[in-house]
Amino acid sequence: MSAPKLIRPTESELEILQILWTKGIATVREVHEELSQTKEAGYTTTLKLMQIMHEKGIVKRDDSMRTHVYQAAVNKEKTQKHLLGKMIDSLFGGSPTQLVIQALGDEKHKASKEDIEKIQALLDGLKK
Amino acid sequence: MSAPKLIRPTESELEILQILWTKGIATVREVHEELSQTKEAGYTTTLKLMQIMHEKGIVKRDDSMRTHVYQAAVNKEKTQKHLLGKMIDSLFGGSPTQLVIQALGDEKHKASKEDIEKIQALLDGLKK
DNA sequence: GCTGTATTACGAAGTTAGTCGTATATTCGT
DNA sequence: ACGAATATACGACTAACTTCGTAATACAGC
Repeated sequence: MSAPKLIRPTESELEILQILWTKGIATVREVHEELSQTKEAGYTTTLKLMQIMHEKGIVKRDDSMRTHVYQAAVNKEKTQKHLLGKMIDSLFGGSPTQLVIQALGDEKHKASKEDIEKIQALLDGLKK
Repeated sequence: MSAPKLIRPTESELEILQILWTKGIATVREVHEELSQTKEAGYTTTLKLMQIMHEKGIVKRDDSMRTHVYQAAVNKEKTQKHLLGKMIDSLFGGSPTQLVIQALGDEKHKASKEDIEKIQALLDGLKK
């Protein structure tokens, strides 16, 4: 297996992963441009982070060109599930229900009617 | 204001907060005993962590006795919501729906039939 | 070809989290 | 009253994260 055993991206790494998951592949420059829109950081900082992520196996890269091209090496859904599971354990006493209730009650991120119906359909499926 | 402005407990601090939220009040010894059941750590390590949490204002303590008595200084639901919101932003592109779907699909933490019905009732309420 | 620009590599500094050892003080049992 | 056990305080050490400066290298335009 070449995939990393433990998925434990830091906050900064998560920001970069988000961009890579969206773009598919990207250079350091591209990631940095994207990052700069919401964050203040030097170019070499982004570079270093991505190099470290490469060492850790979190991202893959094609360095056959002078300008290296990166892509995520960890699956988005898997990572989400993993971190969510950790949060369920560490914050919600192992109960996903409590987490779901809090998430749906969040005023900052209101669920749309379509979303609600989608979740209801999912629940109906789970009930069996 | 005496309440902490930013709620940013670390992993270890979260474990301790969990115990304090459950117990209401507790000594370092009690927290440590509880912690030892799932984790390997020296007594002074727990002590130090709780002292730092006190400095940060995350916990309150009564030190009128030789054995200090601690309690959480941050609200459980508020903390959950805050960290959940951060996760929604950083991992789910601001969509709580995606998070809920992932959480309900988690094989490790299966929702019971009662839980599902509770969530369904909540969704019906939100729909209006 | 030369010069400036862009890119990677590397190391070092600052910060925070987590761990523990040791010193000191208090309490308790006998 | 004395020794063992228990409590807090405090400093030191390691590891990880983040940041950035500087050097080396490759490339492009003129």
